[in-house]
Amino acid sequence: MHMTTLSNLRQDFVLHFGEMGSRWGINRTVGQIYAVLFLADEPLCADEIQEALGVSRSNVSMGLKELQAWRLVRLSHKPGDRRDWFTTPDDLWEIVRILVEERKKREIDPTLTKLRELEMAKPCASDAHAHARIAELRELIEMMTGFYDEMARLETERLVALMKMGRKLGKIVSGASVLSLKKA
Amino acid sequence: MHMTTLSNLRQDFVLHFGEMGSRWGINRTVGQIYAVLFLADEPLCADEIQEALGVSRSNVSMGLKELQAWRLVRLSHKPGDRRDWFTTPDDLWEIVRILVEERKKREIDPTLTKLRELEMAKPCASDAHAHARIAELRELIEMMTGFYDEMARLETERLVALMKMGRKLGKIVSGASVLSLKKA
DNA sequence: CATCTGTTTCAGAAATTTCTGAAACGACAG
DNA sequence: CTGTCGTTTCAGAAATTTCTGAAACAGATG
Repeated sequence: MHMTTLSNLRQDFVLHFGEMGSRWGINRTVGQIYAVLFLADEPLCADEIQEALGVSRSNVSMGLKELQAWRLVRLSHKPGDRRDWFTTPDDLWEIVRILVEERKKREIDPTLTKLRELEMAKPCASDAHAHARIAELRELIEMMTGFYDEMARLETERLVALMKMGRKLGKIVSGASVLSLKKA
Repeated sequence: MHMTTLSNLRQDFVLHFGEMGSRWGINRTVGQIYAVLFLADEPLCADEIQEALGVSRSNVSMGLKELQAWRLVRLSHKPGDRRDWFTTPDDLWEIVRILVEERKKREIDPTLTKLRELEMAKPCASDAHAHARIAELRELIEMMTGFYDEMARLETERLVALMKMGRKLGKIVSGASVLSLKKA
């Protein structure tokens, strides 16, 4: 590990993202690559990332590929330069949206599909409880993903407004529906 | 792998949870143990789980320990029986709350702490952009965890009401605050 | 078409995580 | 105290994941 080009601040940040990587379902190098790009003032090319992290060129290449699969880094070019230049989106909310969506796709959707499939099968008598439990779980997940879909619809400004509502959130659903609030 | 005691339905479910385990940040066996318990009609002891999954006794023990650390399984006893009997909470919403809280603890909180720490350090001139980016990220995470805290406060019934609001969600924040809605 | 610059692939090496059987441990009963 | 029944720990084995260097590839240029 060289990291000759990184300031202490950046280095510390990058190392942290590397460590957290495994908890986040990506590996250390991928986490570090993302961190470097996240802090970068301007687009970086693969060689600069390699230099900053001191890992092999192919490792950088694979990491970038994975980050592109996650849609977490973008690719651009400079005139008269064949290299790929990488950036993370400037807008943090966009990053959050992508992250949640991708995680949903990988961690939730396959299970939802499987649960629906299992519910189709006619349960043998002894499976009554299991069958009910699966149905219950499917309903819960559907409710939560439905809620997510609604939130994802909102423009960022409204999403922020919603999130900043704080204690008012409880008020809204304090009766049974928002309608009762309207009348009050 | 024997799984002699599991019906096809359960087996299929268990296998799926095993495969998803790695994406969820737990390992295959832990995922399978959880799945077996989730579907079980009544508490199971470690031996029954071992029998159902065909893995080693110690592996079951470690898996159960990890699930207990996640607070995803509970322990009970029967009179005149020394064995530990395990269950998952009946209430799925409780499971969701625990899951989100534990994931926040493991995946978010350490980073929030680190970001705050990094912000303390006086940035050298060249770190202006990085410093700003870190601050921006910290603010975003604080807003989201604040929102989460507010949601977590709600009793389940109200949480469900909120999640079922569907398109109304957009309406609430369509002006600037809920107050404008109240007056309407 | 040979060369130069850059990216990607891939098979094996290295590192990490997971799993196992054996032994240690603990609590209780006789 | 000793034997039984159960859980836990742990060091090494097995499996999986990650990483590397070398080779293949791609496309522009002279």
